[in-house]
Amino acid sequence: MPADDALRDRLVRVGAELLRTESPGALSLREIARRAGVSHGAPRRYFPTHLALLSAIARSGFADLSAQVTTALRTAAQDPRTQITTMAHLYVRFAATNRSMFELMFRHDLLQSGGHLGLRDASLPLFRLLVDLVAAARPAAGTSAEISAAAIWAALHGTAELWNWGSLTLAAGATDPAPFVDAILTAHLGPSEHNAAMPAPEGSR
Amino acid sequence: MPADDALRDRLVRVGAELLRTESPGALSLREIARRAGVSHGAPRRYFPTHLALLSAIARSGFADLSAQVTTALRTAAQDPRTQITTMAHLYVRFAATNRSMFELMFRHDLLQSGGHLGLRDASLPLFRLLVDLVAAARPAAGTSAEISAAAIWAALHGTAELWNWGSLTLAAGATDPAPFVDAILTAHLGPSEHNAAMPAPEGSR
DNA sequence: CAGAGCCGGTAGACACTGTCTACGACAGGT
DNA sequence: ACCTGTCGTAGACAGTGTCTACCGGCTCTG
Repeated sequence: MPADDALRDRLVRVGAELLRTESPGALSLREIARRAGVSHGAPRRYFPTHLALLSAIARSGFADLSAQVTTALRTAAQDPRTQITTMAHLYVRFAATNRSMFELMFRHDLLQSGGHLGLRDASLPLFRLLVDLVAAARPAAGTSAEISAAAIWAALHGTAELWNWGSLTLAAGATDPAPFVDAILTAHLGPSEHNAAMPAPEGSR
Repeated sequence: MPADDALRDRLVRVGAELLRTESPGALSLREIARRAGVSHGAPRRYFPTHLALLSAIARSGFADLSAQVTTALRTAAQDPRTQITTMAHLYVRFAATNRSMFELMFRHDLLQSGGHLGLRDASLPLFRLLVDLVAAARPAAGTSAEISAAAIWAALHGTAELWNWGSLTLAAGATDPAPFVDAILTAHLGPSEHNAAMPAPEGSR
């Protein structure tokens, strides 16, 4: 029932909402409970610890990203190379748009704390999707698709992080992370015939 | 005088030492003061706030990394391509060896908090060195050396992070981040005649 | 229908944190 | 001797995460 466990979802939503304006450090247990209109002991009924609540919030971030990716892939062209392109740009743009959420999603202590609150399984479907796309884009490559996909993901992730704290702007004078994304993809997959990075004057059909 | 401001250095050393075994979350102001044998108010004489102390500790991490890089480059071969290779491997290995320190060094709130405790200036010399090496390695390239160096740095950083929380092992079954580093460098700079990372089965030419 | 039990949330305590302020040695200079 | 500045101590305060006792309603059962 959606009405049941309503507070659980409300707490997660309040936390995600809070992340739109505040840094992850502002996500204290008591503050979330306060904004949800309950006492500070109420969250404990659903989350055994503070980290578990943060983990659930981060999980909702992964769900959001996954939803954005699937809808973007549905409206995009079908060939895997451009699908990878849209997915890559979406990843970096998501990181730049939802900075605090992105930061929370990849916090080490949330990821590697064993048990069910680990976030690895939340990020793994996205990686699997990338692996499949990479395998489809270059069917007979030397290295395995997993290795290539992991390398692409690492490069994208590093670009997103460096972009987020302004190092790319400061060091390389870049005003947009998109060229870096395109450079990564061409380096690993070869050039794409339809470069999807810039607002393509040609409507994809 | 070195004897003067002795407590300042001691606090930083204690914090760095603590990071060898504990996570950055264990670096509380009072715990550091406790281990340094002073009261909890003493650090305030040298660091106006907790973040300032953490910043100084992270700075010492950058100093450590820089020292390792310079000594490694001195004993390495002279041509810039292999110097970049040693520097890249050292970066990822440093991240894997000093996980907590690496995590602290790239914390967003430490980096972008304006003022003198920003860490950007601590990481910038290393980036400048990489830019120079890249410029020397490929004197007449299409893109600027800054852009290439930033792309390489982003890829290396992403690899270091993904490796650190085990995603590369789990997703791609890798047991060593070194092949990823080599793949990054060959993708951006072309193959190196003497591959220093793995015993390459096929000599690249 | 009455009572028992549980479910979901409240309220208070505890140890701990970062920050602030007042205070206390203790040195050197005039 | 006295003042003055430095360096560190000690205590207070608000805020945090966790734990425990409690309690109002609800449902299920006899």
